[in-house]
Amino acid sequence: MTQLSPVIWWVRRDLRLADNPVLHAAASSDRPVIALFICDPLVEGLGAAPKWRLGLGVARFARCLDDMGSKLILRRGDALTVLQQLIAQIGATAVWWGRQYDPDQVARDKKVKAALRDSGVDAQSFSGHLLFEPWQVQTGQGTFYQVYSPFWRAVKDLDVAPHLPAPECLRAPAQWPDSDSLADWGLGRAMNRGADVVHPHLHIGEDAARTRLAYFIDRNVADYQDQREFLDQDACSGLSENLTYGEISPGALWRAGQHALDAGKAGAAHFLKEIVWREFAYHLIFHTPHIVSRNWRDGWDSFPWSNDGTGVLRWKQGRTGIDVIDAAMRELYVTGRMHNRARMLVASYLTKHMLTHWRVGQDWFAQCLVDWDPAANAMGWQWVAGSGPDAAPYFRIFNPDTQARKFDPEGRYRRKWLAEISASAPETAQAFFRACPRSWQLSPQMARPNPLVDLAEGRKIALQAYDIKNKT
DNA sequence: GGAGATTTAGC
DNA sequence: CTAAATCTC
Repeated sequence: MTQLSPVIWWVRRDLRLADNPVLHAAASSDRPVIALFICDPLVEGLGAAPKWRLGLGVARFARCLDDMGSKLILRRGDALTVLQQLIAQIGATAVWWGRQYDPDQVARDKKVKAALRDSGVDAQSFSGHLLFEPWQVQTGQGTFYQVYSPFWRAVKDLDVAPHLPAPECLRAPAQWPDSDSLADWGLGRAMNRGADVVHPHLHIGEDAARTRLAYFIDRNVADYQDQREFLDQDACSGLSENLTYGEISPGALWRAGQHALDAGKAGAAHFLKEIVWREFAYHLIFHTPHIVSRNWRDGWDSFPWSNDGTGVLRWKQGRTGIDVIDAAMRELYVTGRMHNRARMLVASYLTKHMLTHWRVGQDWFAQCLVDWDPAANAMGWQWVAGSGPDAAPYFRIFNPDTQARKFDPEGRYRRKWLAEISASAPETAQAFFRACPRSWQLSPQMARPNPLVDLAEGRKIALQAYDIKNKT
């Protein structure tokens, strides 16, 4: 019996076996499957923490494929060139992949798909990263949604594709093509001193993601709506890290949330809404790709941002002098993550009180977040800055003190991450000084700086800047 | 074109 | 109480 020609599964941000449409199609085809991960310029261009974390995810996923008698082939270079070389080498006739939606990846994938199809290769993209394809959700007028609530109402009762089981095995090719060594790629190089500190906080891989989801559904989802706002509580799912690399599917979260809701866990309703916020971010990045680089509302182009390099450095270091802001920036550096509400607070402080362009914050998050997601990061920063999607009629400015009183009433979050405010700082807070660049010359014994900006003054300045924008 | 609504607010 | 724009139907 002659063997069918192999399918190349181009693995990207879908490092999972279960509920993966492209893998399911490849496995069901009865053809040999060659899973390929390409370190292309877009991977090379990732920020330090997400690039390092991606490498750890790829390593873990390669072991999963090994365990089922298959392999993950690693190649480096321009994606189309790598694919064409491999196609020629093994006589593949198909290249299939899971779709991505940010402008850089869309542009690359369009070019790859057109070129491969021109040469007679069966090039196909599959869903799997989202619950709903961005072009399938439309307003009554046939346009895309620009406000979250109507988007939510439009999707909340839609059917989500049923779960796809992980294949038990994959047909191997007659001969495995050669592969790079992951270590040679040096994906963790830019992490420097941070890697050892951040590593214990990670949950890498499909099994870890599933375990974490089960824990969240069991322990936290029932009170999610009430508890998620508190900064020191472990009340959130923590699954953004796995979602962004595709180590778990959004469908798995959706079904678990629905099931919990059916079982009477009321907080699950809010969990479903948060999953749809991720969908909404992808809806926006697909329909308005400029959201990653320019003001989403062009009326904001006249906003008088300031350019204070010293202030920005102190924001990055967690030395603004505002405890809750500084604690959050330290949490980011030590864990590679930050509580959702804290993200809003530090973003509001940077863009409003410090009048710094949202892109500066977006770039720093893209360097530091192990759960960095192109759509969520862009939407989040523009939402807080005011230049993004939000129909609210006023210029929203968070007061960090008020917020800390509400959401960290006993100061536990601030003491957990800010060494300089405790006589004997906890290990979590001291870890920052082992992780941060030596060139910053920081120590836990240093005095707290005076606030960079007085809170009332900062608010006034931001409101004046808003007036200037509106008059221009 | 009009009515009704709009994630997390601050003073 | 403020201030009051934009979206969706």
